[in-house]
Amino acid sequence: MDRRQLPIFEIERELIAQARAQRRLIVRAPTGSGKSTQIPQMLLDHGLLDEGLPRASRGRAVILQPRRLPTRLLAARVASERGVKLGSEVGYQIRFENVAGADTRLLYETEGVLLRQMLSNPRLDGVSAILFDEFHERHLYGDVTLARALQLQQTTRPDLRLIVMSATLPSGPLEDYLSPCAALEAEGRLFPVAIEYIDRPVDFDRTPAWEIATAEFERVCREGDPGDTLIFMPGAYEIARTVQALGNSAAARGRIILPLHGELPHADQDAAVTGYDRPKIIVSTNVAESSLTIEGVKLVLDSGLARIPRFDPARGINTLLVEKISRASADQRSGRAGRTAPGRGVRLWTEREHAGRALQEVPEIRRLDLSEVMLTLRAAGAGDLREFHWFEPPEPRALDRAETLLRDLGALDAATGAVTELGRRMVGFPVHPRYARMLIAAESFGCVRAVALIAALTQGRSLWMRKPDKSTREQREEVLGEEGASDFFGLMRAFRYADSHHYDVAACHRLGIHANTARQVRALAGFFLDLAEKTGLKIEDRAPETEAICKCILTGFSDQVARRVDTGTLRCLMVHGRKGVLARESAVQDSPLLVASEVREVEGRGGELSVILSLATAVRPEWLEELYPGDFHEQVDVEYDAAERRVTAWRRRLFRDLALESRRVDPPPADAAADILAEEVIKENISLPRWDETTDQWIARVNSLAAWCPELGLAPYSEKDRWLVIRVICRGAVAARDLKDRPVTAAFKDQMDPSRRALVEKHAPEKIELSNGRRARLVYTEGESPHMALRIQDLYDVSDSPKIAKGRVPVVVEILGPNHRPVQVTRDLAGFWRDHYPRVKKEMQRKYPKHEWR
DNA sequence: GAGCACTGC
Repeated sequence: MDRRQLPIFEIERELIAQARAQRRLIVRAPTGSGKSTQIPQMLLDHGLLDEGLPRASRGRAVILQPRRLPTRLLAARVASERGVKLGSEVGYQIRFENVAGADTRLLYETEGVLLRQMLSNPRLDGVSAILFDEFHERHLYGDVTLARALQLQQTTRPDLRLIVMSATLPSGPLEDYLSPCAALEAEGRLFPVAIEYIDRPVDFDRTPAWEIATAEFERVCREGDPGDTLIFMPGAYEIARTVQALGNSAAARGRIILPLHGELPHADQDAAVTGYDRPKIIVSTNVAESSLTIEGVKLVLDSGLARIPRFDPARGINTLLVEKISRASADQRSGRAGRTAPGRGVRLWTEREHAGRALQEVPEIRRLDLSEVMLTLRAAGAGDLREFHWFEPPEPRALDRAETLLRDLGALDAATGAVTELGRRMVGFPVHPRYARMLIAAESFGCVRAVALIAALTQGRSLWMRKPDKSTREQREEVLGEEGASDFFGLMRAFRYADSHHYDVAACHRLGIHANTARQVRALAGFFLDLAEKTGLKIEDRAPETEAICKCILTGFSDQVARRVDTGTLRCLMVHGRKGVLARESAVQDSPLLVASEVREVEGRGGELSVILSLATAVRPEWLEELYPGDFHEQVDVEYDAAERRVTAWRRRLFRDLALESRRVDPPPADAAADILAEEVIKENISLPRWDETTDQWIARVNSLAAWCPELGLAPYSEKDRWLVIRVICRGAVAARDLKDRPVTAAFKDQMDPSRRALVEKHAPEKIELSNGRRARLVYTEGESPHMALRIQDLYDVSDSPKIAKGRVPVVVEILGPNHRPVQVTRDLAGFWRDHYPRVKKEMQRKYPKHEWR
């Protein structure tokens, strides 16, 4: 096909005109428009790359790609279109591959490569234009390089041309960001895809996604052959279940069913992408959304779910939870059915729910750990990232978290926040700052070689195949052994095994080792070691001590130190009050103290979340004392043990906020013990057996009298006063049973000074003497008059209600019949005798003739 | 089923 028929040529003239007039350009064009291969050539062929440069000097265009493979493929295609050798006029650069020369005019490279180049060539000399391809994917480095390029354009490089190319990004925000700029659009070469939704919402917790997917596939099949089918699921487990469900379905008979996800060996991934003589069903994760293209797909079935990685800056841990994908992502997925012919997209959610979904995915800059990018940008001279001109600014908390970590690692000055000498050396290593710090520390621990390997082992996928079967596990143990102070040691042994077996796939497979990953680890480890050597780190000749390596790991992750809650459990407490569970497969099973190099929250069955600590290394408390002597302190914690029903005290030694050892202090400190028992009494977890009616009455008497006669200056008991008295009662006690015989009412009385106590006894007495010589008990209730209850016969000769509180408060009399049942309640006894007694007497006399009736 | 998407230097 003549490349001039590509849709992008429809806008060539305008594009060149705008590129001449403007330094910033947006080009929106979908897949298949030819933008990635043709626009760079247009710039070159129209002389735009040399414009404004001195005679005979030549500028180059850098075309940024998010992924390595397409970078190489695009460069190869453009080179062949131009009939030049790859690496001459057209070249590419990705990690470990630099196929470009001084005369390269069109340089395809990954976003991360440019960011590193910004460190060594801060003005980007020689670069006339940067093209940001697939910018809508919003990868971290894409956002970062664009922001930094704009900053350069506004300062030292006003001549730099920036062209942002995207497929689907909505217009508006990007124009505002790049303003002043021009925006152009071109058509794509995709076929229409008919979208269908299910009618009724489905709860995937009750009816799993694989069942719905299978049912929908069967439904589509009833309408005719759907052709090659691509099904999107969030992860490997869901994929396995879907494959299983389809295998049991008659509709899928005669079709090849293939899983596809990143953990699969290369051969299996290739199997999913190749064509067969039979129709196929691919069940895939997000790899098939943009990284891998499967030709000939006619039907896409989309669960609408994906596992999305995030960094939680509040807790400083990574999460990987199943989330609903955005509308843009759903369109991208269904678009996979329209690459070669019109297709069909079936979505396992309702149209109504679709309307409520997010327009775009949250960009990486808003959900990933920023410490590495922060250090690189700061070292490249980008200044304060809070002031940086972001397309979308990162969360302030994420910046804070990154800055804190960099200060803790010593990369930023604790006081000024400037990049330290150590920080500058760390930037030299293209790894997370934790590993960069470890590499530098490794020199003094004499283990640079080992740490270079460790750093390499943590990049990309794990060397271990996931969920090995029993025989694989046994083979592993037999060949590699299982001894381990660190999970890294297991990985290192696996790597050495793979290396000594020349990365033989079968030999590695026997032990459940990814041979290809091991090969990449070797390249990386060698690369890190070269860098270490160039930086001037002394590389040891002898094998390092295990302990040195463990200590070195600790320097990178001292904020992820964890302690077992108890022996025999995997549950751990971490510094900063976090909790987690040690990975079951970890080799560090016996050490009570460990450091986790990976902390990740994942979602289990029924949406249950758990924080898994992996890549663990055993730690001895002495190492912490040696490396962080200032981060220790001791404290005595006094607490109530509900099971023992007693106060216990522990002397604890803490590393930061994590208790490393606890020793019981017996007896516990008396004051604190009394306080805690008193609190438990207030909370009614412990009772005071001798707290009785007289106690409550005493409190009611004092409080009532304080209200009736304020001039006496009595204070009513507040919550706090009671607490104080209870505390006195508890003094010297450590267990609930010590309180059994402690007097309570007396304690309340003793707490009051004698003159006041006498006032209470006088004006709010417990008992009152009546005019007929009898003594009656008074019952006090706060806010009410006191009561007394007496039989009529006991009230003879008491002509009127008695009064207390200096005669201000009449006692309410509950008059009882001979059967002790109330006859009348009155605060006016005189009125009773006069108005009611004659009638009462008549009635009662009949019922109780033997009693005295006056 | 105790639990792991995808990139990139």
